[in-house]
Amino acid sequence: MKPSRPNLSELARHLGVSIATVSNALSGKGRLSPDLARRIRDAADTLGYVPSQAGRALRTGRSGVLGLVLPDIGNPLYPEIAQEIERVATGAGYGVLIANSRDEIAAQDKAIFQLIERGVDGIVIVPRRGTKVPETRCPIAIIDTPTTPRNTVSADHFAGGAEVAGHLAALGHGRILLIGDDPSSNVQNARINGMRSKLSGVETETIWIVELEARHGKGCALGLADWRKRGFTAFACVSDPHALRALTELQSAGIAIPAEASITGFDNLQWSSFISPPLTTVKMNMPEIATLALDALVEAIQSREASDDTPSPPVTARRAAVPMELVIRRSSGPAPSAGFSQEESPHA
Amino acid sequence: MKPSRPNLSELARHLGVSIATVSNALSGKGRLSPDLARRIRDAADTLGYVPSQAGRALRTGRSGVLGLVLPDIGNPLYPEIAQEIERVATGAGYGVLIANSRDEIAAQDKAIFQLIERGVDGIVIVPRRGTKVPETRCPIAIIDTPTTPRNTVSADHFAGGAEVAGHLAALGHGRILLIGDDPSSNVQNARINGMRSKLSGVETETIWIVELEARHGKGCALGLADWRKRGFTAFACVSDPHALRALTELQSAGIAIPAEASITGFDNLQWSSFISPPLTTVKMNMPEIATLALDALVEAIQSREASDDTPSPPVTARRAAVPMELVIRRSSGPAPSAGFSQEESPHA
DNA sequence: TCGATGTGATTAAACGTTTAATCACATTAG
DNA sequence: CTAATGTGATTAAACGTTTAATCACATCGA
Repeated sequence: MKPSRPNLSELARHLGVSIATVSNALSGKGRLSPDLARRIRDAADTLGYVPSQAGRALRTGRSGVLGLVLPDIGNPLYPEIAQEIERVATGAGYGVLIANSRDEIAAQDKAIFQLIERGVDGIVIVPRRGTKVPETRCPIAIIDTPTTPRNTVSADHFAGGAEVAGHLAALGHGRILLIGDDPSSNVQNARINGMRSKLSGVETETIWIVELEARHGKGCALGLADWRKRGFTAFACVSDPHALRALTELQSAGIAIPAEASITGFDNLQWSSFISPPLTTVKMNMPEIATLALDALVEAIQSREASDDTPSPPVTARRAAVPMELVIRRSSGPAPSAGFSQEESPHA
Repeated sequence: MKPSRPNLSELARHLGVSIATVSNALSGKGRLSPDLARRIRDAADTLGYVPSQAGRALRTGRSGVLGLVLPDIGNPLYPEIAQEIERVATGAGYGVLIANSRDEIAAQDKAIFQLIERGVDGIVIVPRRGTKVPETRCPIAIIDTPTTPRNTVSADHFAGGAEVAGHLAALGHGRILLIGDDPSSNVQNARINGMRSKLSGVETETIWIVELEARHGKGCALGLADWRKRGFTAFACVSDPHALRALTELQSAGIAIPAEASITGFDNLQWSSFISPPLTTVKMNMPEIATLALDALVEAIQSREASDDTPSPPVTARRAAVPMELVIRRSSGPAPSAGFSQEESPHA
């Protein structure tokens, strides 16, 4: 009638030993005879003992919970991050408390402090583009770009950009349009700069979607058919959704992909392999990034004195930049032959 | 040198009153003089007092944390759910602990019990298609379909299906292909059945993508151009990603959308309004669903005796089915005129 | 004046865990 | 035989909060 949840003292009473002995047996810390230890562990199993997080947290000052701050959970990129963080954290015995900074400037800091008030032991944050992460006594792992000030670990966006650009250059594209969304994003700039680094012999232009939309309204056409007429045969986008936007815009203008134009994206979102043609993209190694970030964070947590009141030093991982992988699919192909695109080439 | 975090006793000592008085002043529960109460609250503010969740949880048996179980955080639909749940929960003073059932059968139950071990006060779950949610003493709000056994609240998928089907029928489409992914999904079946309910005078066929892929491999072509040749002019998909797959497949086969074929989806994912043509889709009212689910869950939590050991009764919301909204964009249009599609019509 | 009632605050216990300090006892060295 | 050492277990305090029970004191009716 009341087997709801046995606690240490109930276990101890049931076995006729002291509470401390039971605690020691289960944690393997104190000194006690091997056979009593086994008996205690067995009893704990059969009685279904599960330690109270609250009691433990109160005593140890550690909650066993990490916070995860994402700029916008609705953004299709972040779920994959969340998924991997959750997986690795669970494996390390931590729970994950989520917080959404809703892409607002103030909300990010508020989210951080709310998590701290809830007693998280550490925080993983993917910062809103270009914002500063406050210094706190709670260790914070930052996932942004390798050049971001207190960055812990991130994908090597620059190298990823270089790789996809090299791919397009090797296909013979002589005019390439780089399509970004927001120039204030560290990640997007790294990707664009990486692409440019491999396109010294190629004519490139860059457009930023937020600027276009500021002039022509949200969801406006990007005018890619015009760029195609001016001889741009490859459209390298900074993220898969933008690549999708470019791809459908060109397709519905009657331009065949990849015969007449190549398109590439970033992030390898779930649907990118199911569309027609499947999208060439650059993939982050999220499992690796999550592992590195959490390893570093957990170490920072453990090496911290509970009474320490100074701000936590930056959390640094064994490796700061994780290589990205180019995934070549059918949305990118050889540049149209000169004869084919002859009359479309610019007069300049 | 040690203002790290004042607690109740430090506050009490600083003010020269007892701990209980401080606690009462901050919670507004006991009896005490209004002016002392104010003095205490002021001091708490200026000293930056923040209550220890651990201490409170230990004493009250309530953690102030809810669990959220999602079948697959990587799925582009769930983030919007997570976002709204997090928003409403935060507003109600709860934190949200995430758990991923990774779309595996066993993982869902494991995730639930892990959350319970972590001491969550309640759980919101979006069940994996067709699975049973275990009965526990911890209240669980279920978001699936109105006909799912212990469902708390959900979108009215059936009515949504009816609406989009009515839209296509009104446009004059006489042959409509319904495209689902997995016939074991409650949600998808409700949407398909809803669509069929409005298409009694229309010829319909249904294909399930998992069955196609079981035969032809993941990411295989859906063969929609063939269906178009057989006179099917509208393709009603059970979710936006499938609509995207259909749209790009038809476009790259040279079929113009919406002139020669109409396409509709479900869920109004972020990119659905940015592609060309923008996608006609059916949108859930996630803010409303999250609010109803959490209101019901919080009430179930509060009406529960801590010592109660019986399984929690089903959590029911004020309203079980929340209407969906048809969002008409340019991917759906009038059925092609008979003259236009004449030679393509079937010989039967 | 005495008991009854009310007000404003305090005392003390309890939640479940961890862990330093201690203890009882046996074994061994000197 | 005594003291030192070691072993295996216990005692007790502490983490920070909530809350029932209690207390000191004043007010009031009779």
